[in-house]
Amino acid sequence: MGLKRADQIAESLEQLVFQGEYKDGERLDEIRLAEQFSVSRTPVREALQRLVMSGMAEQIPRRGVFIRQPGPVELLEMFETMAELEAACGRFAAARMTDEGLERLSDANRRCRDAVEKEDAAEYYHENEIFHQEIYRGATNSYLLGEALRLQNRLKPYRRVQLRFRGRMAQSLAEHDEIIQALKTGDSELAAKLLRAHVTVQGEKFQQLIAGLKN
Amino acid sequence: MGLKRADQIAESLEQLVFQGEYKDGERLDEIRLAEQFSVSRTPVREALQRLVMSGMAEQIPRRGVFIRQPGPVELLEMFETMAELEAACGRFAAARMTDEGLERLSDANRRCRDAVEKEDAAEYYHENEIFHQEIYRGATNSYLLGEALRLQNRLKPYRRVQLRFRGRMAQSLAEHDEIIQALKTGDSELAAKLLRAHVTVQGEKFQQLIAGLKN
DNA sequence: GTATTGATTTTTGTATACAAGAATGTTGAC
DNA sequence: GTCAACATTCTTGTATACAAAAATCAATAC
Repeated sequence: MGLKRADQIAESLEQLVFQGEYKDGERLDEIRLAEQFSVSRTPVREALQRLVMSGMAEQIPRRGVFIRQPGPVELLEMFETMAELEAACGRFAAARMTDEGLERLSDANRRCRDAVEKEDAAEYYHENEIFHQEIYRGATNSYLLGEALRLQNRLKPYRRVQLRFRGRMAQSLAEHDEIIQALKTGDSELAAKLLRAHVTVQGEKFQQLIAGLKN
Repeated sequence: MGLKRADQIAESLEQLVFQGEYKDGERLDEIRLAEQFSVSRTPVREALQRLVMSGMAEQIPRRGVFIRQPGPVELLEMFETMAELEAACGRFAAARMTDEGLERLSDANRRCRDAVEKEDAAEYYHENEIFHQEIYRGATNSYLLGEALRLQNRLKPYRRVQLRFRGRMAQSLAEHDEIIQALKTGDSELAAKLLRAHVTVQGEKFQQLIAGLKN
């Protein structure tokens, strides 16, 4: 498992962008970053390339790379896409999930419930992530799994914000139960529909998302 | 538009991989490629990074990058995912597509029909691509559009193979008509279902896909 | 004061040099 | 002949050097 220096830098940068360390449109200075990481420009440039590929930054030739924090519209679009990906996963999972997979899903949901009772938002956040990943896995489609994980990771910081709002955790948990039920009975259409609704951002959730953006 | 040398190399490499110039597992030699493109290792390495990011190659640290031609299973998974992405686009497009968009879609389909009558597979292939892209655009979701285009591009070489089989073009065209109808009447569920079925690979199509792989 | 042109400085992109790990080949023991 | 230990060669990853484009600044014209 040999990690290159560039890999670590890429991860660090990703974290920094997620933490909102950089404003939208800000230029990422190769030389400055190289100094900060005590490394030459080469691995920094490699890391920047990745940020660009993953859509977190934009590269303008001969000008540099500029970070792109998604605005409300793009965020909505990403959540909308995530909802469809999850619906797709649910559709397949309902037909393909094994008993073991369903067991792991129920376990994850149990841990979600524990977190809600303890009012531990951080833990709920984490277990909720696992719950959804179990469904991605249940779809039995490595490519779709990868795409779902990728977007889930990208949306991570924004989901975190949302969960802080009152009642979200309890409601989310109730929806989980319905989803598990649909998957257990093998109802593809229902599973897809429930997951789409579960992830879709609209109405009150939309307001919360936008509000979270400004902080 | 300032294209870097590395960008051109990345494109060329992508083309070469698409054309099956490299076998699965083959190592991409930086030095050899640098010589071939009459350039230093630096831009070659940048291009290789992209191949890895786009999933067309795998990087093993300190060992090099090896191209990964998808096998039957992964190909099926990608087509399955494409079907779901198209279904999602169709779902949104049915609700959001403008009259202009519908007009462009009909135009594209007309050109598809012309191609079928001329039995011009290459032209059908091209116009069919545009037809689908019109639907992606109709979804009015830039992020989803980007994802759809990305996977469509990745699957391009395999779709090409499929169209060579007898009757595929005519059947595909008939399905287009149904899809247009669903989009015009704004039936999201039907549009999603039709597009999913249109893109899904199974039964005879599966055999054709596998057969095409071996040549 | 503003704008424009040209010189100067930065910054990106590419080439080359160097360091370290991996692969390969050779020698010697058995 | 097989295997193991070592030396050699190759290849990747990083650092540095250089070229060219862009940004910045200064001087001049108006």
